[in-house]
Amino acid sequence: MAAGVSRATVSRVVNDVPTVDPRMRAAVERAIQETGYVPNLAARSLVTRRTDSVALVISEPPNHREYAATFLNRVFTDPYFGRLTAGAQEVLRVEGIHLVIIPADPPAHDQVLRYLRQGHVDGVLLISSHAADPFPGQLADMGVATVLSARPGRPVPLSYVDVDQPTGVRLAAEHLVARGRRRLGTIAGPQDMPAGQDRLSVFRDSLARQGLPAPPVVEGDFTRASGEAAARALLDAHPDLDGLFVANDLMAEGAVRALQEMGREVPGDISVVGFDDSSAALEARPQLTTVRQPVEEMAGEMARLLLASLREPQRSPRTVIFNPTLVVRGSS
Amino acid sequence: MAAGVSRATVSRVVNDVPTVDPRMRAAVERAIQETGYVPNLAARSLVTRRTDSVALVISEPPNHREYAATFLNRVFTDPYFGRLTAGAQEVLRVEGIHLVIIPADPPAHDQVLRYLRQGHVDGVLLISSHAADPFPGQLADMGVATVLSARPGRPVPLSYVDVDQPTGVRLAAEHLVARGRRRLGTIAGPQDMPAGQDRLSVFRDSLARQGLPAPPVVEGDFTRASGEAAARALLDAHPDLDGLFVANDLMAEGAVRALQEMGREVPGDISVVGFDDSSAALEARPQLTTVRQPVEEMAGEMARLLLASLREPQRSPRTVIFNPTLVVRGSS
DNA sequence: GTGAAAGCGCTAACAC
DNA sequence: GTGTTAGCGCTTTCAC
Repeated sequence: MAAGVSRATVSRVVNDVPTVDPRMRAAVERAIQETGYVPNLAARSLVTRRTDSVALVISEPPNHREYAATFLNRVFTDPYFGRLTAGAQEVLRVEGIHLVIIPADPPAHDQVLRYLRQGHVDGVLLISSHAADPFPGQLADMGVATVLSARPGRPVPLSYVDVDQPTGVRLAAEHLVARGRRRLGTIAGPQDMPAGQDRLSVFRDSLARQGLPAPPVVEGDFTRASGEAAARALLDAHPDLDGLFVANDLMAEGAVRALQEMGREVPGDISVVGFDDSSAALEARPQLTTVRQPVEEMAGEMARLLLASLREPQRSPRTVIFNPTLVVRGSS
Repeated sequence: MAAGVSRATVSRVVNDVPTVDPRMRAAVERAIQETGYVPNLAARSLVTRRTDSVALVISEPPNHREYAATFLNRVFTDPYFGRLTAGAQEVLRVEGIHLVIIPADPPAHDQVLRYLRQGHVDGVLLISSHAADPFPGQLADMGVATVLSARPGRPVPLSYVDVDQPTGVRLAAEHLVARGRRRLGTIAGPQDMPAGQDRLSVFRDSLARQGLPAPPVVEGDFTRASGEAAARALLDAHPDLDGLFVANDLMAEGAVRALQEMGREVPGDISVVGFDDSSAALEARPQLTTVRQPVEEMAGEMARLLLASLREPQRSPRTVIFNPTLVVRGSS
């Protein structure tokens, strides 16, 4: 071509095939520089059947429940997704794999499904938190390589990563009790999400096992505003509560704020323990005691699982569970 | 093929070409159903030279400044990006164009550039807020169809959308004065961003024009935490301030919180006006008086400008400026 | 180590 | 209205 060599040689140079004469390689590289040549991705992936990119899809199923904030506002307001992205990026980057983020709320569902199926990406990291979300099953049926960010609501033949929820919740419950709190309540996550369900049921069990009464519960939607409202409702109905387990940090931050506005001292009058250890835990005043999920590592593992299944398509799905830890700060 | 028709007819059916016998169309569609046929994107876009997808790239240039939070944490914590995405989605969706979101912090820059240039997407909506960001210029040089979300720091032959910053700032300044405030201060945005610069310089001018003294200034980085710290610094140095203009709502929310912790009543002792009218304005207590940017509409316009330049590649760059409005709430 | 040639799966121009 | 055919730009055997 421009460097006086064949199309095949150019291809070898571009793809770093070792068996190329160094001088020829140099000549080709210079020609590429000068002509501003850019390989055509479509042509390449037509033959290689790879795109070297994967999607991080954040799925929201058709609403069973009402949300105060829109889907995209929730996504771009919850530090959880940033941590997930960061963790995945880090391992994909070194492999030269591109990551694209695709929000998939109900009106976009079909379009996103088409996008993924068409082969724009080699695989998908799927954040799907609702038990009834059909997305994981659909991707599995279509044979799209997929790894989930948490135990799916219904069994699906896909790999997933999760935190050991029961252990995390127990850490929180035992900590509250160790602090001398006995009149405990909880702000639960949405009960149509496995994470929301687990954190509530295990908390109840933990208290029962320690001989404490069943806690009053108000359900939130994992947003700061819902945590605020829930804390108000809880304390209005049970003014004597002295400890609160909140299913995520964003709601816990809102709860602390509401408690203070109601004239309660945190942790003087009432202890609050959150879940996640997200940046919201550090923004709260006082900063939150919380159950830490190693989200970045979990996302990294998702990426690794996906890469492995890309390399070995027949590989059977696996599950990787991470250990949570308790981070004690000012709110308890 | 499976339906006993030619490859070309299948293509016509799949692409909704009108000149196909309805019976034949039905037969083909049935066969597609049964065989689970999925068109190969790479092959299609090799010939059409389109991918029917565009990228929303959020760029962060090499750091001049220190940030307390990581790039991805800032992105997934600032409601601004959610509104932008929502606005763009809405117009792209009806055109059948896919939107993928790509965060591009400095370590990812080259990789993202490669991604965009390879033709994974037909064009890009670029969020680049730093004056020194080389990204817009690079994309322009590479001939990648691009629309910017704000006036670029250096002139670049690309279309962009912006809000009329001076008008917005004046609305805020005049409102504070109309409220009887005379001892005004401001929390500015980063001074390496055009938006940060404009909002500060115009605020200064406005006060000067009204015969008020130059306001004390502390610079933040558009995060809630920085707004909090800035308010503390400002009030420590100037305890008599009775009005604050804050360059975005997130910082204003933090500022209000700090003021209250310092024992100031908002708006009793001091009025606060934000900028954006994001969800943060509604989360603050009291809710924020703020300058509203029609971000969703602006993003929609970005998408429209991009689609137009895709259809007509020679089209010259244009600029669309939106009008801000003042939304009066409890904080003033 | 390098070139020639086949072919990836599709669309579009052209005959029929 | 439908089939035939010629590429789109790359990678990859296969000779040399």
